[in-house]
Amino acid sequence: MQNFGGVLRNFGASGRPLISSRYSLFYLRSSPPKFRPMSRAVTPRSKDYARWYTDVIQKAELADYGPVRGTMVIRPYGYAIWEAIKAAYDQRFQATGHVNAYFPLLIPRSYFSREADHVEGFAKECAVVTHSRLRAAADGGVEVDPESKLEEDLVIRPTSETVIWAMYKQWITSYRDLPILINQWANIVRWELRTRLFLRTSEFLWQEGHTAHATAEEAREEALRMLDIYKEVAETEMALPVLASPKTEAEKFAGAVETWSIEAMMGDGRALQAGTSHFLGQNFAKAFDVTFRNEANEEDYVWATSWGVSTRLVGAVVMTHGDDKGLRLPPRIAPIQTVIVPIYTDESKSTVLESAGKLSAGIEQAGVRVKLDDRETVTPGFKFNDWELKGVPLRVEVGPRDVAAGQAVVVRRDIDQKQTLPLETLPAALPDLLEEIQASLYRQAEEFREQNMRQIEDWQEFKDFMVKGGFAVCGWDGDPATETAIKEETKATIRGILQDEDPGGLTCIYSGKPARFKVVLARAY
RNA sequence: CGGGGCAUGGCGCAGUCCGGUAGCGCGCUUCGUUCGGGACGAAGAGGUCGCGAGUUCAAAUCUCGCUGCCCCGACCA
Repeated sequence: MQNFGGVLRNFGASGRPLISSRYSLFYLRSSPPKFRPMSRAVTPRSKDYARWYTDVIQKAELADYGPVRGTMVIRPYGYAIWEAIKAAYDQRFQATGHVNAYFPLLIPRSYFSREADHVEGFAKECAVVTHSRLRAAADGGVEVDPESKLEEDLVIRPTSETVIWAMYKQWITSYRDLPILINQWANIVRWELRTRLFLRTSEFLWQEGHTAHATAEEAREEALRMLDIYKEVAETEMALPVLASPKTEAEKFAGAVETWSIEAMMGDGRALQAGTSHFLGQNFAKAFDVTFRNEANEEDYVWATSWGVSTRLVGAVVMTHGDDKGLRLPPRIAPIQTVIVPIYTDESKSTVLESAGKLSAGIEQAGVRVKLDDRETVTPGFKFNDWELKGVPLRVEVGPRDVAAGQAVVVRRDIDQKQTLPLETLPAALPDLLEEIQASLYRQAEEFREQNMRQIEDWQEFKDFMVKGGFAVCGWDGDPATETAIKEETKATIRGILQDEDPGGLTCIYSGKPARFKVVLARAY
């Protein structure tokens, strides 16, 4: 079996602290049939999963639709989640020797003819700038000034390979210039027609790493190292169990020699590609004629990788952990980890607020991101629902009775469990509690995946399974025609290759021939 | 590109069949009472009914044209 550089090592093994398995039973529970005004509640997941997703994102104020079709506004709360994810990745990029840089948004059209392979994948969804001026129009608005037509059209980047490699050509002449380990945090535009907030929008934010190396081995190692980082951050920071595995020829990036991805299972059983890493071989170096002198004083093409994750990860968090009350955020990426809701009457107001204020300061001291919700215009009950919708991991309730007793009520969002803690020791208890929630969310997601992932060897069973949703582990004969046929008949695609040499005894799920690969199949977002 | 549907206050909708000058819920504003699971009362503000033309004494409502959006299919990945 081929060595995937430690990628498969982690397959199915969480390495996370276990917690009582009874918690997992709560994952699929439906919320109690309480009355809620329709305009405030989120559409139940079981009723309409797609609508539930949109409801949660809009009502939790993560994002809103932009004026141009397919664009989205990432609102402060949603952006804060992205910033937390971004920080987790950036820190690891830096720790592995990468540096950040920024390349231009606008790319000369001529750059795109240089390497047809990778352009092919994006050509049909590129926005192009053709003019540089507006002028007053008769109707009182403005119109494009035809006089300002550009000599060369400019393409708004759908990805930055072309500009970056054009620059690398200038920067690289010797093995002494290598490796180059550059990452860029940027926005890109792909003119999508069918869009969904965070998952697929015409413009989105991402990170693209582009590295150049002197040897194939070093580049390939780099691609796998970044894949490992993707997996590690997804699991430890976002509590998303992911499968890290190689892609098939049909599913890999057009310009790549090899592509790996991390795949997560959403709450409806569909797969979401949450990050990709590519070993590009010398394809880009050849397309852009980037050569260098190696230690033996020979001229050679540079070896390359690229890798990226995007704001799509925010959607993955929503669809993995959310429930009928709204979001459930893993503490490590939650903008607010604990919210304090004071409850008071006119007489008790000052004492309660004073107590809540002290508590807030104490919790902040303990290193927890805390917010005291002292809004006077809404009731405590409203606040409970509001913060549950927004997925805050812990809520602390402080009322007159609590203050009198020197205690407060702490409620976990992940399992809806209440406990009463003394005010003095409460702040110190929260960090551990938050870690427990982090682990609990991971466990719940992992158990859900285990329940909806299994080996299937019968075609009819496979078709039924795909309708229901889930990950199917199957044999595949390795024929691209088979892969296409499966897709056409079931909408399922091969998400990753688990084992790439004869997986003893397995037959191809479609053709019935002896299987050359063991793969994971699922419908994907 | 083909089929279907919808455009009415910030949001969600009724009213259109059978023309008579616009209403409901939520939200918003003010005041008061409330506050341990989405509070209540009272008083308010807010709409050229997608755009254009026609019929009529009178058009959200009927006729024609246009535009935009949504769903299904096709195409694409």
